Amino acid sequence: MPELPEVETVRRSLVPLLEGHTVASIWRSPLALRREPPDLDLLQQALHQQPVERVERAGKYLLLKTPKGGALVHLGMSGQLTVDPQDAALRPHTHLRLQLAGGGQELRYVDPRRFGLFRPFLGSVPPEEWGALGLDPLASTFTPKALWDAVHATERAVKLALLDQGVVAGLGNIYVAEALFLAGIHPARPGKAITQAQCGPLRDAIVHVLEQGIANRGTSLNDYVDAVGESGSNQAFLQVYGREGEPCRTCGKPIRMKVMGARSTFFCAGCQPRR
DNA sequence: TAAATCCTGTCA
DNA sequence: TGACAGGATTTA
Repeated sequence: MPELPEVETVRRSLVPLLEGHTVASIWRSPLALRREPPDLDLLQQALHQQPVERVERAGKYLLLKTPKGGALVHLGMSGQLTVDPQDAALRPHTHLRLQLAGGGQELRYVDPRRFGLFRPFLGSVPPEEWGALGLDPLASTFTPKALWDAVHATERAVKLALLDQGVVAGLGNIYVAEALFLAGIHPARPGKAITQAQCGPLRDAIVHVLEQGIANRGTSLNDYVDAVGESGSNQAFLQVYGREGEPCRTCGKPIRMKVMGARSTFFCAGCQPRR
């Protein structure tokens, strides 16, 4: 499940392979991704014979920029963006191939569950999803006060608020569980009940788990790999996610699991008291 | 604000 | 064989 650290790892591994390289030809599968297949005309206009100038990231989105426009990419649940030799065997669920001029390589988008997005656009303004994101947790503007303002404004459980990309951009089910554990906050605690004093540790915990995830090149529980097919190692550092019934590494009590918002929510009742 | 929806690989 | 995984959007 690609969250901010996985997307950032993909971005960093894509940069040397894509930036400065020109898209020589484009193939697209007719299958729909999140809603529709990528628009073929728009793909051609925005990317064909265009050099990729920049690979950027905001939250869990990637932006491939060309002089004419570019493409907004989201990996959904099972998306993989890799650069492979053009003659390498095609894997099932390959939805997009962008051949690069010279070097015999191509960018491939593979996504079995098709929850992802590859949306070409023209001009300098990316699609609206790019601008609708909340706080950037790795920016200097991510202060305890800014976090408190965003979280305190909702009656939703703090876990669900933090999963909202319009509140904090980039957290998913794994890293939100890890951050709340590290901050000692129960995931079901209402956002409006989070105190200003808790937002310092919570801010630090979010930054820590994301930076650790990046340092470990992502969490590979199932099928996550970077742009050259390498798995990450952050799964070995998880304290609560996926550890139901196993002892908490801090207090020894069994890690518990509760379904919140139709998602598995892992926490330690000892380290994360309800109030 | 909460539930339903999209999708396929994996596992009991 | 059926439940489950869940990010983001859509619907109630």
